[in-house]
Amino acid sequence: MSRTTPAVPSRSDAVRNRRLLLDAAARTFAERGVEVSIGEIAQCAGVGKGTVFRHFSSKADLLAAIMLGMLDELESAGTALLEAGDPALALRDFMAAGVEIFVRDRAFCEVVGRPSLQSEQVREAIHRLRDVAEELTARARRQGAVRPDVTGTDVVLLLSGIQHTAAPLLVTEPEAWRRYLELAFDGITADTRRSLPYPPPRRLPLASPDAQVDG
Amino acid sequence: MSRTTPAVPSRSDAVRNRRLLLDAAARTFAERGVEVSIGEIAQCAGVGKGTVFRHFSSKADLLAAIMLGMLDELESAGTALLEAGDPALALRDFMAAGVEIFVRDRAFCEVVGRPSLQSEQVREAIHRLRDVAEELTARARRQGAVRPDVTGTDVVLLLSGIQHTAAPLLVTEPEAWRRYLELAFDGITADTRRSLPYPPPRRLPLASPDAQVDG
Amino acid sequence: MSRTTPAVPSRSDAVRNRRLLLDAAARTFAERGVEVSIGEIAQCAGVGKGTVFRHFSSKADLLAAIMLGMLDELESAGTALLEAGDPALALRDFMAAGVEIFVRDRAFCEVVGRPSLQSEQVREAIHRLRDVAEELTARARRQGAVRPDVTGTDVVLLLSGIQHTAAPLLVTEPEAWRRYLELAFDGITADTRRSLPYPPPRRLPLASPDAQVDG
Amino acid sequence: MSRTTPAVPSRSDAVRNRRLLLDAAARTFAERGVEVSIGEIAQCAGVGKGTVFRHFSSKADLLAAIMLGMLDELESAGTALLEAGDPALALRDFMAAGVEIFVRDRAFCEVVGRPSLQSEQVREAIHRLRDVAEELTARARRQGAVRPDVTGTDVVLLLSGIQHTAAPLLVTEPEAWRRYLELAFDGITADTRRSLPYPPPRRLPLASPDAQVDG
DNA sequence: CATGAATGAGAGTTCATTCAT
DNA sequence: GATGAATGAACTCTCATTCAT
Repeated sequence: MSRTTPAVPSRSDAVRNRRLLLDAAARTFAERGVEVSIGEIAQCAGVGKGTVFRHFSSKADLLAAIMLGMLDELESAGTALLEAGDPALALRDFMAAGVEIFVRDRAFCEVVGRPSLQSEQVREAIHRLRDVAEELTARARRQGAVRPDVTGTDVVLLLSGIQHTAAPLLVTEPEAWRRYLELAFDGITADTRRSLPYPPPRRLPLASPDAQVDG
Repeated sequence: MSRTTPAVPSRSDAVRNRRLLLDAAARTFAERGVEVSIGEIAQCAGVGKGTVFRHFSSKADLLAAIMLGMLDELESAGTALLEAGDPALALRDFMAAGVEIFVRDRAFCEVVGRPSLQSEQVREAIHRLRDVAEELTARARRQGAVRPDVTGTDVVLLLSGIQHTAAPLLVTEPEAWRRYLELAFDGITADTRRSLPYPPPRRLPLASPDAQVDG
Repeated sequence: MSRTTPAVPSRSDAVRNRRLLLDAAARTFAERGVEVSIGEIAQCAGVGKGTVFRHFSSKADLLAAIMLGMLDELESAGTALLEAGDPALALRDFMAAGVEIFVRDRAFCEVVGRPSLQSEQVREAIHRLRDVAEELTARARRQGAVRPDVTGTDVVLLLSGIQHTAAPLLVTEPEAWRRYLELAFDGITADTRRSLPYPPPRRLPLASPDAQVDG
Repeated sequence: MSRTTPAVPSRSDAVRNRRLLLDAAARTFAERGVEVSIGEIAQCAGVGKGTVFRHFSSKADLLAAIMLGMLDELESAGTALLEAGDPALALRDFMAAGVEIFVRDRAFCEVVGRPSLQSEQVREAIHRLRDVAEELTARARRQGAVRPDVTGTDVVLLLSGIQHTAAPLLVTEPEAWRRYLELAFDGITADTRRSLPYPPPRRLPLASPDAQVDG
């Protein structure tokens, strides 16, 4: 996919530029989607176009780096919530944190939906996130707070689904996702004898034979 | 945006090519999203690039034609279900029909989710769809089968959300959306005194400051 | 240049269509230049695009046919004026007739200026026109009404020059060319001992190695 | 029409390429008219197609840059001639300079003659040129060296007319325009009581309802 | 290291011309 | 004979990526 993105640089200006770039890219992708050009991102970060490619060996790599940041952030939040007293509340807080991150970044969702854009690292981060979600869900499940056949994979998938449900409203009502989070949470905590009509997903398939991203 | 897309042609070869084109475009957009090039669609339909532009005066027009077909299909399904005996079941069937269309078609989701891709006609069709959804929801609501504060707009938004929830699984488990439809349905029919923490969306905002699709 | 444009057809509807086309093309070229598309001309003539190519085997041929019509018209006018009583007046009337024809048709000038657009037939017609102009000029010269070293070729060239001088004004002042015709005529009839600083053109070179017109 | 064409660059290679490009474009436009493609110009300059668009944000901008250069050159020549001792000679020299530029450049004529090709900047430059021509003409007029009703606008229009008169000859006789300049000059300096049969142009109409040039 | 100039593949779109109906 | 559908080369312009400065 890409040569290999250089690791985090050591020189202080390089570190600063990397930060600048990630922020600018996140903001720009968030506002306008994955189609914004590298040139715009560079300009928005106040650096030259070449600098983008020094730090990230392709547009796909830049996207992956942003994804990674967000996934890590959410994973940390989830890990912290494992310590929380109320498992059901912890699960709900985790989902709220996740949707909020997704909502902040429109590109995130586009990328999660497109396996072709994902790097190996992103896939690994998603799997780690799924593991944390599984632990949180298991705790709540054990308490009887969620349906017995709801899994951590379900929870992760729902994050993206909730964001997409609310997406068209977010321009005018940035908090509207809370409505759909509640609906979804009521769905997974519904006191119902019926189990769901389709079995829980076994795997979270993220690889794909699609063509490369080109821009 | 477009000069004016010629109406359905009368000559038999033209009719055939138009059909070929719509099918190829629907399939290609469905599989790979709105970014597929006109050239690929043409090739896939076995016609020359120019023929695409004879039938649809721009890429946006072609996309709109396909969207309109699907939206109309779903609207019809909804209208038919207004006659059904069981309002709750009718609503669920409508949602199933909707998600199934979304699932079939990746471009559909992109267009519905991205105002910048929408033509006026598409917006109108979405609004008509929302109206049908509202009627179906109202019937179920009157019966006490769904929460009092759930609206037709919620239902339409959920269609896309459910599809996105299941999206990563669809490659390996094409029916997985049924699981999340059930979850969502349980969410909107949950017997809960709490009303949702965020008020129902007033409007379905589909206009956008973005530039129109160009290619 | 072109296969061979079919001669004037015999069937009455074909004759009518040919007339319709020539008129529409002349009018359209005149108004908007040689860049108008064949499709527009066809539409403007109320016939199909195919019909244009039945009558004229290429766009260049259509242009040539129009040119020929105008050149013939002017040649006839010139021939008639050979009989006029006042040679100077006859020459001036000839020039007025010529400029008026040029002014009527913007494309005419573009074509006359671009040897690549000219067919053999057009070149021949221009040479015939030059011969008539030469006769008219010779008569006036013999009377002492024009400078001794002014030739028929000069006169023909001036027609196009006068038209171009006035061109930018013609939209708002369609008769403005009369001003520049007068200036030019005063120039060639000026009572001056000096002969012109550059000898009269020997030939009217109209062939060219330029690329073909394509449209 | 154009985003904004970047100013003259500072890096030496860019400066060189910009020069190469302007020269190639000027030469190519001059020889073959405004219809030459950007691709050809790029090839002719020995650079990639993209480089053209880096330096000039559209074809129209490139054309405008070249036109502006020539118009400024001529305006400067005119301004310098305002200091000349002999007003009539100065006017003639100005016209000679102008025709020479026109003769060198076929695109120049097309642009000046076709309002649809003009940018605002070009129109302004033409108006400045007209003002200089008016001063030169006024000086000559005050001396009685030119007809009382000949204006600077006439002079500017004549530049193009003279070029077009000589155009067909220029391939074989590149200096032939001097003949027609003399004729025209004798026309505007003719010692005649008659005023011209059509009043002087009030304005130099350069705006147009036509679409802008696109390529 | 940072820069932004250069590149060229590829996008959407137009249109003269051909040819099946 | 007339039509207009099909074609595909050509055009302008964009942008990820490379590389000289």
